[in-house]
Amino acid sequence: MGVTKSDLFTEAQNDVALAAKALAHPARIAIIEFLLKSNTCFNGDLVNELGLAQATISQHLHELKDVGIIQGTIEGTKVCYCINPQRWKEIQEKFNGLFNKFEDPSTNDCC
Amino acid sequence: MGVTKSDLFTEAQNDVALAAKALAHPARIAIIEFLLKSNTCFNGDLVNELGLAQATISQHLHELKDVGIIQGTIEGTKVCYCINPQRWKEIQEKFNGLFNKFEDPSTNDCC
DNA sequence: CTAATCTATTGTGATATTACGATATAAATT
DNA sequence: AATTTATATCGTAATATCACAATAGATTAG
Repeated sequence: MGVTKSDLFTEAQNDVALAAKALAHPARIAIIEFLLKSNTCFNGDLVNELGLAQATISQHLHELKDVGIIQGTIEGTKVCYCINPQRWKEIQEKFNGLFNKFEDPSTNDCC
Repeated sequence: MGVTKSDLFTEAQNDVALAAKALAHPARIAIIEFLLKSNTCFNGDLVNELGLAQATISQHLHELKDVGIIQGTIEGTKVCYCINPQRWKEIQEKFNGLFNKFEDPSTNDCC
């Protein structure tokens, strides 16, 4: 097999998992942090910054774009990338929705 | 290759990415949500709840345990699992640290 | 128009993930 | 002691991910 059985889960569960998957690589975390700091960047900036091959960076950017975390617009021969604010907040809220479900059980009925 | 170059990134970046990876599957989200609701559960409960094979659930539980999100204690022939509150909060804060770095650029210097 | 520059895509090899049946392990029951 | 019950581990097949060289595509510079 090797393929996730998405039909067994709710849309919300699949959605959070997809967002998490986008964040599940240190290079993509580094790209996002760079963007959060610099607002915008080009592929080439990241190649210098991260030390990965150009094709590899391009691949990671593609994955981030796929889930909507970043967007890119052509600027001459370059492509300018930035965070998509709406999507970023949306994902933040989804994670918060998950994390905030936790209530410290005053009665220690944990194992 | 096919292996992440962890040495290129900071410990913090690798750490968040690892936590995200643990959340990057809908079955593991479902397991966590089940635990957040029920406080504790057995492997068998999840097999009924999720409709995945026993071995598959066990594998997912192992991954969640590896990153410290859950813990399990033996109870006779069963194993009782629950969220690790400290680790859960720690991961929440790491995600918040990432998400809160974003400031809506009043000057729209995005692309 | 040609060359240079920058990014995306293609192809490929190495490794990781997902899923499950089969089997092993360990405790409780009879 | 033998059986039942519950979980973990092993083995394996299918698929996905990571990384990079090579190449293609598109725009600007000369």
